[in-house]
Amino acid sequence: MSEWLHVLVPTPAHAGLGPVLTYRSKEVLAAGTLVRVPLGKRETLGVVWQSDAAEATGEMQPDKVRDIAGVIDTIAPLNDQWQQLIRFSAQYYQRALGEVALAALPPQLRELSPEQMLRRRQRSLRAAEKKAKSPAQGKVTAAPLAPVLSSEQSQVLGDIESQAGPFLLFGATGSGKTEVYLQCVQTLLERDPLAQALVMVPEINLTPQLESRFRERFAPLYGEHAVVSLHSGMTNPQRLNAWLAAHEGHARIVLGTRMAIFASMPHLQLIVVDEEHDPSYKSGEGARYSARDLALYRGKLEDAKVILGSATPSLESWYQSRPSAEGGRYVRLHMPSRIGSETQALPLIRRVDMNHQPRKAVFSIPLLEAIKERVLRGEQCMVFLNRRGYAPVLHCADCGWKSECPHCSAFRVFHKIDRSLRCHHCGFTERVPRACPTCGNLDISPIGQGTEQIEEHLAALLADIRRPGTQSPQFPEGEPVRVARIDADSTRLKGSLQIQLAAVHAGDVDVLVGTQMIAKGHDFRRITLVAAVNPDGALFSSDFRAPERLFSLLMQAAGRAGRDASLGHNSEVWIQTFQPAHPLYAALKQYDYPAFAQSQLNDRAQAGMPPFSFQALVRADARSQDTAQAFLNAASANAQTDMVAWPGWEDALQDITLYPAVPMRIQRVANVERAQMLVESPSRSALQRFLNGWQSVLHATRKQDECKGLIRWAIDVDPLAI
DNA sequence: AGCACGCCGACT
DNA sequence: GTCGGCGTGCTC
Repeated sequence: MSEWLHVLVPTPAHAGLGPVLTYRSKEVLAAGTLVRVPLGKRETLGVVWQSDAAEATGEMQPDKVRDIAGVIDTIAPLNDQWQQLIRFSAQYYQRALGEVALAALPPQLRELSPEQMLRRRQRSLRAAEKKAKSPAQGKVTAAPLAPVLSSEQSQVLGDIESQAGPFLLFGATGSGKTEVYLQCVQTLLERDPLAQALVMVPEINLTPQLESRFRERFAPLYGEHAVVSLHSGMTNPQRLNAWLAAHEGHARIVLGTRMAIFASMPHLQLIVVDEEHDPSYKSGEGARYSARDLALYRGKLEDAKVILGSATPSLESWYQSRPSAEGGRYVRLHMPSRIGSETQALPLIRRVDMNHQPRKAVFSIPLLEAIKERVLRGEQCMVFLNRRGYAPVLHCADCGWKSECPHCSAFRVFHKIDRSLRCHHCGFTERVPRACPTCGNLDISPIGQGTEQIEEHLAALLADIRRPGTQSPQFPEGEPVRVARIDADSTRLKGSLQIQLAAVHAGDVDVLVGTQMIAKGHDFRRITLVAAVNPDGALFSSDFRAPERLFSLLMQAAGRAGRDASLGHNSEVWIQTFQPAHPLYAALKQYDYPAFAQSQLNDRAQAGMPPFSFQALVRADARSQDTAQAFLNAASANAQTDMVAWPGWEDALQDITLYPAVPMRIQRVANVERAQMLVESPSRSALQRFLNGWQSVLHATRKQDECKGLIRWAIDVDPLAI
């Protein structure tokens, strides 16, 4: 007596293999059951699948069907909603079902045999029992006092309670969005003893503080194990444990980065996407999913409420939250005021016209004076520059040599700290040459500034300043000013970001220099001046989303200033710019996101860009740029010759625009040539239908002679950068 | 994607 | 003579 079973295995959508494989089993197994199956010479984890019509496999010759190797019966089958989320993700982002399903599971699950799994489960069960017996660990101490809500917060909570959503919580930095999330979760958990909530943040760096706030609030009520995190910084065993806790329903709250959207949560009733505009929610490889967009889909699927929160929403979400009479599908909730400061103005935004400053000045005279003044008063300043290293290029004035990377079409960045030239794209690093490598000239000089240089420069400019006495005994009155730098280089070691942040909080730092890392989320109470040294770059970028990102980044940076009400009354944000009259800065000065968004939306509508059209990008990597482009152009031509002939496809092709292949902005990385092709449509479903059919054409195109040398290709649906 | 097989260059 | 480069092919 043997049963036929459809199983997903971790294989990409390559030739030969169907989306679902067939195996034999002694017993019928429910869809969603985890199994071990033989695949070629190896054994792998698989998920039993209920194939729908599109996934149905053709007839198998019985002699080719192998037996499954085992059933992981210590883990309950993944539920229907999880399966449907996987099905949707694979379909929407044009990847193989098995690849998406297995990538959505904790990596350690793939490595453990059923026996190892059983032993593990027994061990953790015993540990849990022991914990339950010890009285000190017992739960339900006094409920922590939730802070008194502002009227805006109460209003918003009422709206979320009484309406179905999805919601776009448009709240200024410091307006208390996190407290709204906390109370939504609290209301939910109190009302339903099984309910689970998923709360997502864009970056790992932001999980510790969110976790501590949630833990502080909920661990006394529901126990330590009720709150778990899920992000790529965790070890594999930690991830497995957190995943299992969510899957079994013990974890009532899951906090995590984008990967958490795939967590198995049988009683999911609320999904929060904090800083929903953040590009980190879009995955850059494998299935290039948007965790924010999947959150909305999953919310509908599970009948869970979805809250997207941001002070500067993505234009997509902003557009979706227009009045429902105009077709908006999200409920827009507005919290304009900073907490505890209804009477207090937001930091004053000042633009410095760099056209009227000395030619090569990095710091304008008034900004430097303002920084000195703040430091002398014992206040902290933050200087923001989105470029790490000492200088982006090294240059020989004699022969024109520049520090190009031999493997990439990019310059290597000069890092003075270890006297290296580093390629930020492929990692290639060399010691800085003493003399120009082509002409021997000793006078090679850096061009442009990075955070290292700003740090050094500022320390020199402030060398004559002595700081006033502070509470910190380590740094008494009369000490030199302390300038610190936080960026990806200074925080390479695990835990060093937290250490450096603590130093800032403790008041051991007077001026903090950093990249966007310091603009996001961290709550620096004593910073009263924030300066963006050179933000103009994004104004001239060819990327149509660059202004949106710049506005958001500067708004977030501004949010770092004046969070302490006692100091906040005279905080300032300084923008050094050669374009002081640019509408982006004008809107920023007024903190007028709606006006900025409206003007951007007008531009986008005019140009037929998202959210008024839908896009996908096909990227190709090859030995030569010609091959990469030839593949893309051939695939495009094949679509227009072959697919039109398919019955019922003329209409679908009508709405599709295929642009010519172009080299990517950084054309060559690690000796691989890269090209891309934009596909656009006014209709999301037409684009979907086209990509679906095109998939087989792309596979076939690869086999053509002119595509020899192609390394790989991939589709990116709803790309963030073009 | 893995993992094998298979056919051509520099080394113990 | 082997070790090892990655091109091609297969996996229910």
